[in-house]
Amino acid sequence: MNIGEAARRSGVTAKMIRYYEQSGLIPEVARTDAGYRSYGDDDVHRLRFVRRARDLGFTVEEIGELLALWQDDGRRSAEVKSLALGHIDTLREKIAELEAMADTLQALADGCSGDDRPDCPILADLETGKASAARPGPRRFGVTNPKSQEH
Amino acid sequence: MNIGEAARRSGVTAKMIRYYEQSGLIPEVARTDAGYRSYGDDDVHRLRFVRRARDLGFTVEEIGELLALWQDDGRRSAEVKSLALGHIDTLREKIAELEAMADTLQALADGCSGDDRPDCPILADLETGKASAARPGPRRFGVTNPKSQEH
DNA sequence: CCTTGACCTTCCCATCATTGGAACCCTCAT
DNA sequence: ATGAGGGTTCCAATGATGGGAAGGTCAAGG
Repeated sequence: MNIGEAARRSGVTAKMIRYYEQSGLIPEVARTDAGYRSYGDDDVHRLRFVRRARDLGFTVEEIGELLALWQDDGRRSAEVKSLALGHIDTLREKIAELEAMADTLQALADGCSGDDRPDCPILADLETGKASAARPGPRRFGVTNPKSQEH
Repeated sequence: MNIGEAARRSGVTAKMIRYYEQSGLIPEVARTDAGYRSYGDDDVHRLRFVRRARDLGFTVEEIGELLALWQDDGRRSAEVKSLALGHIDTLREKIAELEAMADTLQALADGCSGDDRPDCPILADLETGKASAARPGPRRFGVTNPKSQEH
């Protein structure tokens, strides 16, 4: 099947399939005479695996490791588990940061009249930065693609 | 004062100050004959405001709005509050997504022996994608800079 | 006066996953 | 043979940030 069909069946856009191939996450597939990529059911299977892992917030790099383990019949489940646990830690850290931010803001908003007057504890806090919130970690956090839900 | 001093006093790196200036978040400041940017206490004050807002997870665009309100004496606190509440919603959505991911993974990891055997419910789930978790939103989420804490 | 080192300037590149578009080629049905 | 709807590659942008190169500037000390 062509890339479009594989995209439809796997829930990974054709664009991303090419990107994953290019970045070495998935192998290059055979081409037709015309140069079209040709996918089989196994490829779609792998793509669904990738998509699911992305939905769970794994980075592409981590997915690479998961794929390798997936295809290694002699794997130790401990390896998979530790990958998962590590990722859970990352997620929980992010959650804690965001919660700290949300809580701080909520407290400030609660103290804000929210009417026509200009006085506002939110701005007052931003001005002084006294109440301290999250001490942010690394820097960014990928959360997957919205489009991929239609199916 | 020069940009380095302003950076030290505000907790915003010189790099980011230039970036904020270039992207229109903060005004261009005066230059010395040599072309050095020259900052006053007010500028540092504004930078601290920006930094604090970033720590709370506001995007640069939102910070622009906050800054405008901050400097508008005739503002209605309702506007500030609604900006904050909107941001809180965004944060809570992100949190919910991440929690869904973490919970799903945790459940899978709990069912994984984590020993030398290859059987692993985590991989099994990724394979089929049956248990469904977060249906991710937009795409990414910025969480601020770690360096900015030293000081 | 000249050197040194710390600072400043601009410009370009990389990150991460993803989307968008341009310019072009291929295939099938009408 | 024409057009719609695939496919292909390549290039650019996103957001916030860091890294670095190449070069100008400043103050202090020999």
